[in-house]
Amino acid sequence: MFIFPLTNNLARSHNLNMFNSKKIRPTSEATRSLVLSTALGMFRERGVDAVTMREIAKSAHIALGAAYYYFPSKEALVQAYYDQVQADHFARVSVQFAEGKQNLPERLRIAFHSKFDILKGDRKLLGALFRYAGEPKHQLSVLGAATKANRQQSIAVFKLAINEERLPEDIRAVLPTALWALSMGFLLYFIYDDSPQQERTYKLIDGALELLVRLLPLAKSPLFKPFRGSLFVLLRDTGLLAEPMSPVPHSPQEV
Amino acid sequence: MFIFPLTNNLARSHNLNMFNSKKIRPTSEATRSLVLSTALGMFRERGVDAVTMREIAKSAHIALGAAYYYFPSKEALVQAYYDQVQADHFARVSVQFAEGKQNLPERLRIAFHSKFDILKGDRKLLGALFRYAGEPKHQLSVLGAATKANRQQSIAVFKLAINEERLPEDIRAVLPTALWALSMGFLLYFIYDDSPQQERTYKLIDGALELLVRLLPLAKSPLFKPFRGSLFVLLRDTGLLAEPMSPVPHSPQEV
DNA sequence: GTCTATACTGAGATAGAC
DNA sequence: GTCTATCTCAGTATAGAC
Repeated sequence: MFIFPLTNNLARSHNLNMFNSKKIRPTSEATRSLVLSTALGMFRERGVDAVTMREIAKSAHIALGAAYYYFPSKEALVQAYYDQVQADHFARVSVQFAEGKQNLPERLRIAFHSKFDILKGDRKLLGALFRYAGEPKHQLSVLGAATKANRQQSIAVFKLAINEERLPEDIRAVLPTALWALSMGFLLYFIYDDSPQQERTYKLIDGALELLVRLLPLAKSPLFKPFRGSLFVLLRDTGLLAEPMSPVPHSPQEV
Repeated sequence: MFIFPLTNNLARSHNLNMFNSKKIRPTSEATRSLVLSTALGMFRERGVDAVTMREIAKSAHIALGAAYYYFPSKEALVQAYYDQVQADHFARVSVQFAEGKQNLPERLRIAFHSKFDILKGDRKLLGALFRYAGEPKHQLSVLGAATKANRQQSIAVFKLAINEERLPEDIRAVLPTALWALSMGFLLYFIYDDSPQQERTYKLIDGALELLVRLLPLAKSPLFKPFRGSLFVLLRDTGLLAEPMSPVPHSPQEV
């Protein structure tokens, strides 16, 4: 189900190198992976809040302090999970886009579906992702400065999706971030979606994408040029163009 | 600045009724208000996380147990604050709408501006509001079942705003919830907006509303009827029409 | 039902020894 | 890097005053 490059328990016993090194203890990376995979397994089963750091440590056969050595907080574990999700997402999408010449609807469908295919079964995990969404200064705010790189990678997937498409420059500049915002909305819906296999989320995605694709030619038409102009200026001046919730750019023209 | 019906410290000493009742202790409601206003004052100054329940109790000259008697958690205090904000918002808007015959742009402007006028200065408080946004079951989730009444009241303001407007039924059904969702987006932007007096948030609001008002006639035109139809069906089938993140309605037709 | 006083539990997080 | 001991604080419990 998951293709994360997680080092699992087994890796510990494979850590003796062939030159008979003195190192019997697992390497740092292996311990980190062990903590992470142990935690995620428990989170998936029981939810983030129900699992304590002490239980994670005990289950991974390490001390509490060791767990905190790698992950400064419980939410950091969730963040690390989401980092992996995004790396996986980008990889999957890249592979599929490289394969064939899909048209825009297909590429959008791939971009969105593959994301939620990865997330499937992890709804209990994802709630914690939004915990600090309302706190700009927090390290783990989904919208904060500290997670900017993460966000850029997520947006990059949508850049790939529309890359081949013939689009006016302003739409090209806005669309990836807009699609990212849309995907965050879908993610929230997904978390709240208790239909079997989250089929309602897929219905929402497909319906929204179909509308988008139908509306796009209209948006491109000259009739809408003035609207696009106003929208573009607004997004630029409020800093929403580059970054969803960016700090103030000192001069609006720079953006 | 705030017109909340908060009973403040002074109320305690006014609690002797004129028939020389034995009651010298403050009434229940007064204590509740005391706890709340004390907490909010501290939250505004230092942020929610930096203030402990024990400090709140001490500052209000009350035992810890008394604080918990009225508010089961620290976040519940924030929730109570937001309840007041919404009551205040509804009241202000009602008064202004009753006064004159504003047109739609004016009414929308009033609805949105007055909300953020109320919130001004409380950005540190609002972050905690989103803390459980990703946890459907949580009592204090902004999108959860437990806060539905709250949400309905918030949406009611936007119903008032578009009430007088001549609109197709489908748009009338969708618009209040859509405006509420928009306002939540503005709220997030507001929290992240460190421009002086949050002028960028107002710029965003005014720009977005201007676009909306310009687009509305287009959306009403027959050209867009099929799009509106698809959108309406989609929102209905995904339960987004009535409630932003509702639980599954057992039959889609009921919604 | 409203409130005080105090003690206790659980868990996130940290310090410092090794 | 890893462990043990410790800290802090939210939240609970309890027993009793009025």
